[in-house]
Parts: sequence; structure tokens; C-alpha cells
Amino acid sequence: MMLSHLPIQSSDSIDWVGLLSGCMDQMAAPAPASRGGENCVQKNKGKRKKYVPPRVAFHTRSTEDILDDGYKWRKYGQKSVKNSTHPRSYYRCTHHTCNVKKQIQRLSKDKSIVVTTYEGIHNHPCEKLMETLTPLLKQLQFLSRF
DNA sequence: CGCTTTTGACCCGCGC
DNA sequence: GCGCGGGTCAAAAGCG
Repeated sequence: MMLSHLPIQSSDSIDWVGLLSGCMDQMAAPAPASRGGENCVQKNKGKRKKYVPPRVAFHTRSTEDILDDGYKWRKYGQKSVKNSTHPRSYYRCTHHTCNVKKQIQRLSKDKSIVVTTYEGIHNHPCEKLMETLTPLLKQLQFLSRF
């Protein structure tokens, strides 16, 4: 899991709100069927509820809406929510193999706070992260020899 | 030219 | 059963 890597620049505080439901054991999220009626995978099978994908939410103090966390996101919707004057944006990871979603919302109380909610786990490596990490890892390996 | 964003419509779950 | 709120789709426009 790589969740603590976020290279957040313009934020001075991150509060985990976070629900880590189901944790990492169900990271292989089944691809959603087309749209509409088929997306409710295993409704009442056994005692499982509904299949809740692992979901993580955290608050970030930032003036920017979009936190570049190393992955590429494509926006697919925007909705105004109740209890908030600001709209909520829906993003999806652009990797075809990876159906991780995230939604970004601003607090109506404090518009300098951005709530980012991740849903699902990336099942592919993050190139940007690797670029950053590789030289560090090499250095670590080198240093650990002494 | 290909990919992303925008935006209204559509669909579904849930509460009443 | 119906209405509302919230999530997603998809066509068209926009941008590099």
C-alpha cells in the first residue's frame, strides 16, 4: 500500500478522517459492469453487505483543489451536494486496469480545507512515485552497506 | 489528433 | 410508491 507518500506541497495540516473499511484484503475490485442495473455486485450474497471498497478520506488545508499524488486522474463528474455550498468533483484513475476513484470536496465551513476521498487501491505502479523513490532507494541501499 | 473537461441527463438507493 | 440526493455516463467543446 502506498498511501503515505503524498507529496503535498501547499498544505500545512492533514487530518485523517479515515475510514479504512475492509482494509487491503479486497483490493482487487471487480470491474464495474456497464452502467445502471448491473453495478450492484453481489447484493445479498451470504452475509456480506454490499462490497464496500476500501475507502480513505482525509482533509487537507490547501488552496488547490487538485492534489497531485503521482497518479493521473480524469474528471468524470461534478455535483453540488447538500450541506455544502461548494460542488464536489469526481475523478477516476486513467489506467484502464485500475478503477480507483476519488472525490474532492470543499468544506463550506472553511473553504481553505479540501476533503479528498479515495476509493479503491491502485493495482498498478505509480511511475511518478517510482521516479522520485528510485534514487532514494539506491542511496539507502548504498548507505546500508556500512 | 487524441485526450481531458464540462455539463445536463439518467439511474439508483434510501427515507418517508 | 414517490421524491430527493447523490453518483455516473456520454456528447460536445476545449486544449496542447
